[in-house]
Amino acid sequence: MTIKEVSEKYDLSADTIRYYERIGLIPHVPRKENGIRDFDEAACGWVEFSKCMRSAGVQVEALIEYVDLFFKEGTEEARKDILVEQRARLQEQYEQLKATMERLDYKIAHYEEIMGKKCPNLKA
Amino acid sequence: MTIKEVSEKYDLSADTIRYYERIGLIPHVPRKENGIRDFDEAACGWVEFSKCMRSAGVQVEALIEYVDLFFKEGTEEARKDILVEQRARLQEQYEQLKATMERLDYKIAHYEEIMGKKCPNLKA
DNA sequence: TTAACACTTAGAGTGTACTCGAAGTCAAGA
DNA sequence: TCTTGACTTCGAGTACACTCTAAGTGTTAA
Repeated sequence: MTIKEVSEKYDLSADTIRYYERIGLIPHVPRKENGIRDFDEAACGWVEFSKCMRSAGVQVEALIEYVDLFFKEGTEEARKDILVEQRARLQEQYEQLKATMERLDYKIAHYEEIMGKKCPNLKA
Repeated sequence: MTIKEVSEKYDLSADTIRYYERIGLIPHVPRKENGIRDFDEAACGWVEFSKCMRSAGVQVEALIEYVDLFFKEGTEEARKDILVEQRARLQEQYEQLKATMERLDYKIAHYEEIMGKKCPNLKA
């Protein structure tokens, strides 16, 4: 698969994918003889994984570290630790998000109430 | 209240609070005769609100717009629209977060499993 | 065979949200 | 009185994560 196809498949710009490879957020992508990237299943998997993690807010730095460890033996525990730490971060974000959404709901309900009073004919 | 007290109360740097006021993310804070900020209850409320929204990921731009409208009459609907849009954004983040957390859980469980096999004596 | 277009690298530029530095004012304690 | 330290403004600097540009190569369709 070309970078363009991968870019469309996962809705990530080709620039971003190249950037991810350059900084080590995804491992080196195989090339054709002419040097053009030719994504195999593994490479696609990494793109998909990085997209999922990044769109939830996992830091680039943590992913680079994880990918780096992934190709070294005996690093299972260190890899797990990274995942556990990131999971805890997401949990915090989750709580914060839930609380803020509730607060927004409350405020929205308030606006709906006062608008209902001011424009009772909107419903007529 | 001084900016330092407010900063400690809400765990936001004084720099950030001044920045928020400067860009209009919180309304103008009352001053003493010597020009020093003297936060009243309303000002504290705005700080708390902005902290809550920002830490959930609500954009600075949207909050500035909201605060701006807040002091103009007849903008209730526009204000509500901002809140509704931001609420939808948070909902999306929420879904993404949930999915990624589940994925991390799965990966973490996998590491725990292989580590259990490799080091069965850890439990002994 | 030549134009159009996708690809390559390396490095510079951008947007968002702070964060810091400089220069100055003011109040309280040694 | 002098120093310490918190405050002020305003503009510059930083961190993070892209995003774009330049210069060049390779492939395909007219």
